[in-house]
Amino acid sequence: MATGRTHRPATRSRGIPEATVARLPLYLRALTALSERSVPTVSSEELAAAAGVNSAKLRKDFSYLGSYGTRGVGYDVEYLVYQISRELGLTQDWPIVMVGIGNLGAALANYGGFASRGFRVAALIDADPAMTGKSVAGMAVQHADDLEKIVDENGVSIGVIATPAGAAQQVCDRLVAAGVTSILNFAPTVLSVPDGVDVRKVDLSIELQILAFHEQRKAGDAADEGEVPPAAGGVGVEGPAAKVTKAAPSGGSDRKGPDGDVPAVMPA
Amino acid sequence: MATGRTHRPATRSRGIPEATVARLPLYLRALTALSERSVPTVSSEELAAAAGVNSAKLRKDFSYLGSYGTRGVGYDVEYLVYQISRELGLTQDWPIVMVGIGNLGAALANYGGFASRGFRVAALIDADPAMTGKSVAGMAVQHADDLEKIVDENGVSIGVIATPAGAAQQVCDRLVAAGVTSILNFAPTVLSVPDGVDVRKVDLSIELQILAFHEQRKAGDAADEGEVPPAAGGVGVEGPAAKVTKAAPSGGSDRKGPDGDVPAVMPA
DNA sequence: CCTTGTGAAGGAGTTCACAGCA
DNA sequence: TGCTGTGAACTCCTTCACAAGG
Repeated sequence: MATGRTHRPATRSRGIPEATVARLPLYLRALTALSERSVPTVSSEELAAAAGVNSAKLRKDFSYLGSYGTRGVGYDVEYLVYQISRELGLTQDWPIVMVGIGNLGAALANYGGFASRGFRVAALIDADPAMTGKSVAGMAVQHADDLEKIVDENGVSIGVIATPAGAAQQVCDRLVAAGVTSILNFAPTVLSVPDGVDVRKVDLSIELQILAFHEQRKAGDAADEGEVPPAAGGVGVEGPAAKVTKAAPSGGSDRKGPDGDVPAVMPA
Repeated sequence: MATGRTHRPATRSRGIPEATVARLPLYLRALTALSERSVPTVSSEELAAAAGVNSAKLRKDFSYLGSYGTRGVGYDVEYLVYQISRELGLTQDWPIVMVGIGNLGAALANYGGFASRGFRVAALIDADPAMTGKSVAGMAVQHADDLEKIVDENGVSIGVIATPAGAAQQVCDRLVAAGVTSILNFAPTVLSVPDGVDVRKVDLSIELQILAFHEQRKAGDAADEGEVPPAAGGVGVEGPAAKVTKAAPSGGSDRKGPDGDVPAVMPA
């Protein structure tokens, strides 16, 4: 997950597990592709493959939405597209504001994936006066001074922060004060928000670090020994096959101290 | 999660849970900030607050790495920075290639968060001949024809895909064939890779859709009854009955039927 | 005392496997 | 017959609460 959660301590809300919600967009994308190819129905097996999950999980996910399938047949593509869209709230218009129009912000503004899902970029905001008035993705960048007014006039409830880390919390506070209740944060910093506000984060460097962790392990395994033949583990798409990743050499319980490692960067 | 998991279902590796690995970069960032302020030690409570998690979770996470703290005192900041860096494999150099230098790819190339964590952009690759030779983030963009050579000569094991969805799988296949074993995918598509290759994905539109889901719920709650001031009814907090959508209390299985919902903002 | 480290309890999410229905 | 929908088992993660130890 490149993303972060935030709210929902104890609520049950309506019962759809968070993990399921996170997969609905995936199903929707796969279904949309099928719809464009005019495929009328699809089985859980096929759809699961297209979405990169396993079929039992998919069926369980759909069961939280209701019984939208037909036994012996599968799911009606168009119907499911509609139901999932509705569940996700994509049948309505979501005006969003984007704050911080640097490299990343501009790239996001140009990203086409928004509009196609009911999201409409209502305004681009930047604190740099030099940016004000410039056209990015066909829109004039507005100055941060007008943030509150922009949020209010456009009825914005979702904000995207793509500012430098140092400015993120302040921007966040202003967005929240202006009425925004959902924030997508690209700045590499932890945002604190009051209850009732959702924050999700996307952090590129965190994703790479997680990959590096596994990459390092692979390298270590390979070097460590030649063992560990096919076991059970797969990568992305299904695959009951094997993954390598090695098992801990020791069962050692005394983990204290570095494992005889190079102290290298130890503090002064 | 904006991200996707991928491998390791059954392996125990060295025992560090995936959820913990995903948080290590967060701790590292917080620790780095403390280190820059020359703070010598930190308690689990303080560090947890800075990282946005709760302290019990943080202590449990650290317990998987070893006993690096001192009871009654806390953790030595510099020492922890080093241990986590080592655990994540950041004490070594990771050359990465970025494929697809469009708006997003260029923004990523300019992103400073990579270098600071041991990641080095070894090459920028694009399939468009018009891009070849152009300078982006101080590097000359190379043509996709040379992908294999580039990966091989630079010993690249991590690739970043920022191409359009249609080209992603093909690029992915070539990267993998060339020896890349970890991929960070920004293209809105599911990649299939052989066992042993890790894929993580970042999808902007998915993140927004998840926010929209919760946003929609909030709106429904508020409308349902007389608001909900900044009390305890907000978002995650309890919400007695779920007004929206059916809930089929009894073991009843007849959830069928489309929306038993409030039409609310339904489009035409 | 104060804070870590951790067994144990509690939840959440996933997978299994099969009953149920078209 | 074929595929959905789902109880139940299982695995993974989180939280609690307290013993251990500086």
